Amino acid sequence: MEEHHMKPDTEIRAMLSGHKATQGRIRLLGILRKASAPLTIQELLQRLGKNAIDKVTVYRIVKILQKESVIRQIDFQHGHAHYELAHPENHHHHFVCIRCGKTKDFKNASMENLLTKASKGSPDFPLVKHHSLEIFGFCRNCTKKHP
Amino acid sequence: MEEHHMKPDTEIRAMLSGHKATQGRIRLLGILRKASAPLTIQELLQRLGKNAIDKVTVYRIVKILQKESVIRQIDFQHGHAHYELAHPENHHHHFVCIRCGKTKDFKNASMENLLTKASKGSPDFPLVKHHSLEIFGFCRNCTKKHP
DNA sequence: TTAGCTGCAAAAAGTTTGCAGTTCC
DNA sequence: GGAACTGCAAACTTTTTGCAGCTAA
Repeated sequence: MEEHHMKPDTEIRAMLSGHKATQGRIRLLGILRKASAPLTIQELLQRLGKNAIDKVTVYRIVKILQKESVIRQIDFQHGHAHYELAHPENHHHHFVCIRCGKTKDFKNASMENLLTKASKGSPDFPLVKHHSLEIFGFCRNCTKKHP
Repeated sequence: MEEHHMKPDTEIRAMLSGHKATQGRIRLLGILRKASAPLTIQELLQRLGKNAIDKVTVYRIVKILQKESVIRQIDFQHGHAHYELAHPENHHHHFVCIRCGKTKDFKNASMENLLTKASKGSPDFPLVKHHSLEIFGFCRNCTKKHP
């Protein structure tokens, strides 16, 4: 009886598509999988436990996973990148509070349809890989406090 | 006969909404106005002419203009921010080539409608200020060269 | 065994801060 | 005149690079 439903080894290996399945990479993928919001490099390091993996290695793993389309980079305009698993079946976007930084997932079927169409590309950009959509504003708390 | 159609002084002052209309700010706004694509801080500095305005001042001007919603920040996932004038009447998004970095404006009326609706906000995010939408892929050139 | 991965040190790139002097209104 | 703005120096944060040693396949 496995308490933490772990992805089977083969699944992890598939995500790494040819790259070596090292301890660090497996743990990092596990952390992203459990995360409820996109994480920064710093947050990944914290969750990995200090001294567990070097910062540089995390940057390198993240770059590989991004190129393999396993994770996607997200910009909350906070001055550093965030990363989340790129589940195609659970694609979503984000609200971002300009004041307090809080974020929230955001899903919209019609939007998804349009973006899928846009994914067919245009004459100048025939091959679309992914997209990013963030909505910026004030969350409920910050709206109350703000004139 | 004015060759370069300059915004009248009053219009520039309006854009600065209360902040002082210094030479640097006026020139920076002029440059953004003429730009055909979102510019980085470095590109702004180049176009301003070396030694004309200090890098730090450009950062500060950009921050003010962004807060006043005169310009908007755009992330091409190139490791640094880009900025463009925020014309509400000419709102658009961008294609970004993952390989060569080329970008292209992208407009879609239906998308605009949906995003306008999303701008009404949600219970958790009642006040929406702006949004960002970028589509990443390969441009025609890079599609040809790439397997 | 060995190609690929990692850690460490160092550097590069991007952005922010403090303060003294200057400029716009 | 005075609040707002700017330049310069310095610091800070984020990300990249080089290289020697380690590890998964």
